[in-house]
Amino acid sequence: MCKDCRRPYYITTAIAYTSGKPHIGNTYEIVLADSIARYKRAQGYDVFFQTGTDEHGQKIELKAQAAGVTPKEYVDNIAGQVKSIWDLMNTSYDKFIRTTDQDHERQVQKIFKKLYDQGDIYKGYYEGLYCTPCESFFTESQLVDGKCPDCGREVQPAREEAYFFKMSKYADRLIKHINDHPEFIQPVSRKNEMMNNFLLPGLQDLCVSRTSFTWGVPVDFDPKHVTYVWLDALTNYITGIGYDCGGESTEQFKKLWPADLHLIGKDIIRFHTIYWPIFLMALDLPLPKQVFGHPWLLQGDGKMSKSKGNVLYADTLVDFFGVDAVRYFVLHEMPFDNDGIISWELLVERLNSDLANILGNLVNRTISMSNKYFGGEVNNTGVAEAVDEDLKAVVLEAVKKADEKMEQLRVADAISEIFGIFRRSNKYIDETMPWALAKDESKHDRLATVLYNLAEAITIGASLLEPFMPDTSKKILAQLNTEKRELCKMDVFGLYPNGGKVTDKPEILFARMDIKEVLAKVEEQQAAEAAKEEAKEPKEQEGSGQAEDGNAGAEQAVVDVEPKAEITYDDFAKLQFQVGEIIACEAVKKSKKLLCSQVKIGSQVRQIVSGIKAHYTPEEMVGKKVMVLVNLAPREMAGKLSEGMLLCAEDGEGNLALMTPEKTMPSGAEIC
RNA sequence: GGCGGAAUAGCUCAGUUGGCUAGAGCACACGGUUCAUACCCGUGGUGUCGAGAGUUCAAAUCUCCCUUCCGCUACCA
Repeated sequence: MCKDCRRPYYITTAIAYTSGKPHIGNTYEIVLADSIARYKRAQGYDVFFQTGTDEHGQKIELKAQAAGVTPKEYVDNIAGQVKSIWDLMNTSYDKFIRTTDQDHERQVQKIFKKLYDQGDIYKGYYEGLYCTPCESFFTESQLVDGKCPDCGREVQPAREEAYFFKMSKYADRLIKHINDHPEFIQPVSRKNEMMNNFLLPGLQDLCVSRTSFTWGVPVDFDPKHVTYVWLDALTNYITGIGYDCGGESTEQFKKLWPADLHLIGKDIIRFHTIYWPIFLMALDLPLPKQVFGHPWLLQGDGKMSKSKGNVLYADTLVDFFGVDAVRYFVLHEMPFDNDGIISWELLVERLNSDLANILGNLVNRTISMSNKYFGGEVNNTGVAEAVDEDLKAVVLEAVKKADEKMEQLRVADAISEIFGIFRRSNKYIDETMPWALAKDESKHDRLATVLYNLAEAITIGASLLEPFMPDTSKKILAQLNTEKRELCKMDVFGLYPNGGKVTDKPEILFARMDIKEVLAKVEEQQAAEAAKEEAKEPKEQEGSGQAEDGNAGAEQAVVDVEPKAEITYDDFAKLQFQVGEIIACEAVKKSKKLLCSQVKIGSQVRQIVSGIKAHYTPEEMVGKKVMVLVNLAPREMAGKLSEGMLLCAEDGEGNLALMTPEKTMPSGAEIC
C-alpha cells in the first residue's frame, strides 16, 4: 500500500468501568487490541486506536461516598490507574476517552434529545405497567390482556418514571444486516445466540434513564433523569472521534466512521451487536464493520480472590517477567473462541521454553558466533547450499501465514507462525554446524553466508514480532544493528545490509526462571496481601461465604444494591415471615436452577420451589430451619406449585446463603 | 426447558468440501551436538478420534440416538 492512499482503520476496546483497578483479565483486551492496531499500522493503514473509561453510575456514586470523596475525585483516581496500566503494557492507543469528558457528555445530551424528538425515546411511567414480582415493567403493547406478559398477573402502579428506547422499531433492519454480513459478529457462534435469544423472540424496549441516582449525564430537558449506562457508554465510539448529531461532525469523524473493529469481552456482545447498532440506525449512521467478542483469560488455580491475595494484576506480573513476556503470554495463551488459562506455572513454562530457549537463545548464539568468527561483521558471500532454500522458504511462508491469521484476528496463531521462523533457524544452525565450518579455512565464506542467513531470518522474525512484543523487537534489531523491516518488503529474503556489524555484547533477552523460586516468592507476596486484607476487614473472613472479587478496590468487602422506593410500616406489615423446617428436598427435573422443598411451618407442610440448586444440594437442605415468606401468592414454576419463598442473602458474586435463626427456634415461629 | 457449541496422545489443542500408515506444541525417555541462556537438533505414541447404530468403495469428518461438559437464555416468588 502506498503512503498517499493510506486507508483509515478505526479500532476500539470496550471502555473500562472505573469501579476498581483492572486485573490481568481486563488488561488482556487492551493488549490484544494493541497488537491488532500495531499490525494494521505495519500494513500501512492509517490507524486510530481508541480506549478509555466508563465512569458513571450508581455503583461509583456509592463507592465514592464510602471512600469519602466526590464521584469525580474517585473516577479521576481510578482512570489514572487504568491509564497507567495501559501505558505500562506499552499500548499504543491514540485516544483515551472518559465518559466524564465534557464534550462526550454534551454529545450524549444532544443525542438523547434528538432521539427523543424523533420519537425513538419516549417517557414511560411505571403506573399500571410495573410488575412488582417480576421486577420489570412493560409498555402498553407488551401487556397481554392488560396483564404482565411473564406471569399473567396484575401489573402494579409505581412512582417512578423513566425514558425508554423503542428497540423493536429497528429489529427487522438489524436482523437483515446480521444475516447479510456474516462477518459482523465474531466469533460467528455468537450470532446464533443473539438471534435466537433476543432478535427472533422480539426485542424489549430499553430503559435509558434513571432517577434513583445522580452520577450520570443529566437529561437536559428533564434534569431529574440521568442517562442510563448504554446510551452513555456506547456512544463513546463516535463522540471520541468528533461526532456531532447536529451535523457539525469533525473531519476526523467523517474519515474514521464506521469503525472497522469493536473489540469487546464476550459478556457485552449483546449490547454491541443489538443495542449499539440500533442506536446507530436511529442516528442514521452506518454500523461498525465488525464486533469481536473475545473470550476470557481465567485463573487456573481457583477463582481470584482478594482475601486469598491471589488476584493477578498486570503490574505484578510485569515485575516478575517483564512487559513483553506478559504480552506474549496473554496473546499466545488465548485461543480464538475458548477461554484461556493463566497461572504462574504456565507463565514460567512459556517464558522458559518459548522466549528464553527458542527466541532468546537463538539471538544470543547467532550474535556470539558472528563475533567469534567474524568480529561481529555480517556478510553475504553468496556460498549457498541446498539447505538454505528451505530456511528461506519457511521464513517467507511464515510472513504470509501470519498475515492470513491476522486477517482473521487469530492473533495467537499469528504469533505461532512467527515463532516457526525462530524454530527453523535453530534447526538451521544444527544442520549447517557453523562451529565445524569454522575449523576449516576453506569453508570460511560458507560460514559467512550461514551467519548472514541467520541474521536475515532473525531480522524478519523480529520485525514481524513488533506488533506483539514491541520492546523485544526493538532490542533484537538493535543487537543486529539494523532497522525494522517493512512488512511490504518481506517478500524477499536477503535485505540485511552487507557488512552490518552486530553488537559485541549480546544482552540476555529473557532469563530463564525456576518455577519453584517463583512460586516461593509468589506465596510470600500473597501471604502479605492476605494479611493486609485481614487487617483491613477482620470480620470478613468468617463463615462460608468467601468474599470473592475480581474487581478489587479496598471497598470490595461490601455489596451495594440499588435502593428501592421507601415503604410504610403498613406495607411491611403485609408481609408474614415464619421459621420453616425443611423436611424433604429434591431437584426439579425440568430446571437447572430449581430445588423443590417440603417445608414444615407450624403444623402444616408447604411445598416451596427456590432457585438455589447452584448453591445447595437437596441433602444439605434437609433439616435446615429457614426464614420463609409465607403469605406470598402461590405460583407454578417448572410444573411445580410453590407456596412461599425461602429467603437468602446474596453477595456481589451471586453466592447465596439461606437465612437461618441465630438461636434454636421452633418451626412456625413468627419473624417480625 | 429452548437455542447453540464441544468431546482427538499425559497436558493444551490442529484436522478445510468424507480419501494415503490421524497431526502440532508442551511434558517425558533415549541419542547427537557444543556456537549459545544446562541450550539446540534428532528419534520415540498399542491414541477404542466420548458410547452405540447407520449411509458409503472409504467416516475423526455425514445422519440418528445416547452420555458428559460448556455458552447464551428462561425459570430463581
